[in-house]
Parts: sequence; C-alpha cells; structure tokens
Amino acid sequence: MLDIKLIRQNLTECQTALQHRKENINLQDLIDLDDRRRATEQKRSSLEAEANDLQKQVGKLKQQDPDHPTIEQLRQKANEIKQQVADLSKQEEEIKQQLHQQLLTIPNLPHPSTPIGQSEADNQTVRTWGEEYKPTHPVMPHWEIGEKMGILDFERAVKIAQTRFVNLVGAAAQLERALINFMLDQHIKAGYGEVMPPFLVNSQSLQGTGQLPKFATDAFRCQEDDLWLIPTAEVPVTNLYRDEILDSEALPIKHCAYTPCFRREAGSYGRDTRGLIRLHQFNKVELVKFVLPGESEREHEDLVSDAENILQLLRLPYRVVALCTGDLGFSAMKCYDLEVWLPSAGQYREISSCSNFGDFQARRANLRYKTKGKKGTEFLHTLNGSALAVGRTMCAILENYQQPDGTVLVPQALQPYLGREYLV
RNA sequence: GGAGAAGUGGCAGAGUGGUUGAAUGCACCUGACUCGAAAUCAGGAAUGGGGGCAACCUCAUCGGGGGUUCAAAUCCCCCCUUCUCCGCCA
Repeated sequence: MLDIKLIRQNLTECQTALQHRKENINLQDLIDLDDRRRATEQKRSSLEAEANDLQKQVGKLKQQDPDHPTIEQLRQKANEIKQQVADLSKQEEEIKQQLHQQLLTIPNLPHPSTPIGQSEADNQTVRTWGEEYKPTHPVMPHWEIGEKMGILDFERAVKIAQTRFVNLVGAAAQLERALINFMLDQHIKAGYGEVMPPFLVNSQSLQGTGQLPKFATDAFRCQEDDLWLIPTAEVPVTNLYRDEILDSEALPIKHCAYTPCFRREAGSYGRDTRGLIRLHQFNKVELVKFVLPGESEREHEDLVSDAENILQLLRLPYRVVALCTGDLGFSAMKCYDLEVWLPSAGQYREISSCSNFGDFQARRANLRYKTKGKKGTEFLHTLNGSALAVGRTMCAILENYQQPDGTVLVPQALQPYLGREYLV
C-alpha cells in the first residue's frame, strides 16, 4: 500500500511512476478524499474534546453534590454533542473506508532502477550463465520423456482432479523430494531459517502481500471458512510477523520455506497446456527476507545470488532478467526473473522471480520495527524469491540432462540425495 | 462438536463505572555518584491519527465488533483466540 502522505508530497512523481506501469489512476482524487477525511476528523475530535470536558465537570459536581442542579444541563449538552459526533464519525468512517479500499488497489511504485517499458519485450537481460552446459544433441520435451519413462502421469491426474495436474510416479516423485531437500539444505547453509507454514491462509494474509482484493480470481478458495489455498509461500511467510513490532537488532530475518502452491491460472487457457510448466498445483521453495529499509537493495541482490546458486550447483543454464515497469508484479518495486534454458523449446523459461517490495507489503501487513532509543516505529522492507520452482527445475533436468540414449543423468549435486547416477 | 476459565503496555501483573493511558516489578533511556562498570538515587519513556516552525495541543486505543451511560479496562450482547476437561482423530 502506498503512503497517502507520500502521494500528497510527491503527486506528480507518483503519477508518472504509475503511468510507467500503465496504470491510469487519478491520485488527485485520493488527495481530495484525504482532505475530506482530515477536515471531518478535526471537526469530530474537537467536539469530542468538548464532550470530554463536560464529562469531567459532571464527575466533579457529582462528587460534591449528587443532585447539583447544573448536572442535568451538562448532561443535555453532552447528549447534543454526542449526536453530532456520531454523525461525523459515521461520515469519517465511510471516507476512511473508501480511501483505504482505493489505496489497496494501487500497485507499488517502480524503483528508479527498474527499466521503463511496456511489456515482457522490454525486459533487460542482466547476465547469462552456463552456456557450456546446454545440450548439443536433439532433446525430447520433458513431458514426452517423462511419459515414456512412466514417471510423469498426466492422464490419470485429469481423472482424479482436472487438467493441469500431474501424478509424479517413482523416480519423478523421488527427484521432486530430492530437489526440495537439496534446495532447503543449501538455503539453510546460507543462513535462512526454515519454516513450514500453513498451506491455507485467511483473507487478511492475502491482503497483506497484495493478492487481495484485486486478484481474488487467481486463487483457490474455501468459501465456508475464509481460507484460501496459498498461491506461494510468500503469503504465509511474509505474514508471519503481521501486526508485530520487531526489534531492529533482529533484522534482517531470513526464512526459507517449502510449500506446494495452488493457482487457478484463470486466463491462461491456451498456454503451456502440456507438461509441468503451468499446473494448478506445484512445489516451490521460497526465500523471504525482512530487512531495514536502507538495506533492501543490497539484500535483493544477495537474494538473487542465493537463487542463482541453486541453478549453478545443478549446472542448469540460465539468464537473469530485470523486469521492466510494464511487466512488474503488483506489489513489487523491482524484480529479477531467473529463466532456465529449456532445450526442447529452444528458449529460456521463468524458474524464479525475486522481488523487492520496499515497504509496500509492510504497510499492508503492518510489519514494523523499533530501534532502541529512537521514538516511534517504522515499516520494514520485505523481499522474496523462488529458489526455485521445483516442477520447472525438474523440467530443466529432464531436458538438459537428457542423454542421447533416452536416459537422464542425475545432476551431481543431487546424486547423494537420490543414491544413483541415472534415471531410467 | 460439548462444558468451564481467561485475554490489560516490550514482558510480568494490579485495576470492577468518574482527572486511569492505566499502579507495581523487570527490561529500556537520561542524569547524579564512580577512574570506569556494577549497585544505589533522581527523572524520562506506549502506539496510531490530526493540528502547530516548535515547545506543545487534541482524539483514539486495555483481544475484535456492537450496546447501556453525561462517563466503560470495569456493566450487557455477539465474535475471535488461548488454556482445562469430555468427545472425535492423523
């Protein structure tokens, strides 16, 4: 959520920043609304001050003489004021609600270092890695080899659930587990504390990270219970400290978490219909950081490195892409995607997305910190990134490690987890 | 799911209708003492909104929401959470 004070002070900057993300929101309307809020609040609170004063007078008089004649007068006066206060409070509450609801639908401002652009096409490649590990022989798509080996079963998944689900069978199931453990072990080594959070969360949590109110149709919902299947571990983990005041000395806090992720993928009907790329349920290991505002940019770069480290250890070719303003997610001010090489398609595909949210999520989720000896509290900064999407990592392995004879070599880093050299 | 108890500041814990935003203790900050520290003494200090250059003023907040009253941490209703017992269960 943007700070209304910041909008008031930097109206034109905010307005152009939002235009860069193709958002045509009239911020002046918000300021007008905020003006009304302030005026109403001032009126109300001065009336309340008057009423409080009367109350104290009544209290004093009652102690002197319970039947003091002016008590009745003061009482009437207080009742009159109370009526006015009630009316004003109602107005004030409506204005506040309106303002709040509008603010919740406004995306974050892009960071100055985010390239300005319209779409995916304007994203900037920052670096590429592992060119030498790309296979040189023809490679079957992962779904083809997976079905041939009998380890990916899409057909029966449709029967027991729906399209866009999969059964991982035998070696694939083991590989999935191995990847999860491998990734978590690496991150723990890098200083991230593991969390296994709830896989269902309430609406408040989704609002905290930015999925609600605008993107309700993207998530699976258990309507009876105000619970939603998590679209990413970002939601429960970022909300861990919601409405808490952390000690500045405790920052940065770094967590890693494995969770399944559930997405309705509404509006992607024709896309990636085959294989593991786009499923309603997939596994992911996520990194989440809570940091001091001055440190978020550096922590962001480190977070990207931590995600890259997994790809490097697995020897999977990838590139790092800086998303442009037009392609940036709702809550992010800056974002790098990691894209892994998929030889069957001859293209790089997103396998991780590492974002710096600034204080945007912190405001929504009321994540604050306090510095000893300093008055007041401040919003911290949040960051997160996939490290990595496990299903897509499996795709990349099934393809990049595919041998000309149709077997798949197990990446060396994973061999201790699987206890073998080849998947057959 | 049924029965009971409880939810107060960073923590512990008083407070059952009126100058209580809230005693006391711990933790914290400032000053004094000290060569320095500890101990001791004196003082300060909650969070959020609004106004003011500022000193400061003002409103709200005792799990959440409603109600009674001139006045609610305190009384009434609903909800949430935690604990205990019973039931069910991986």
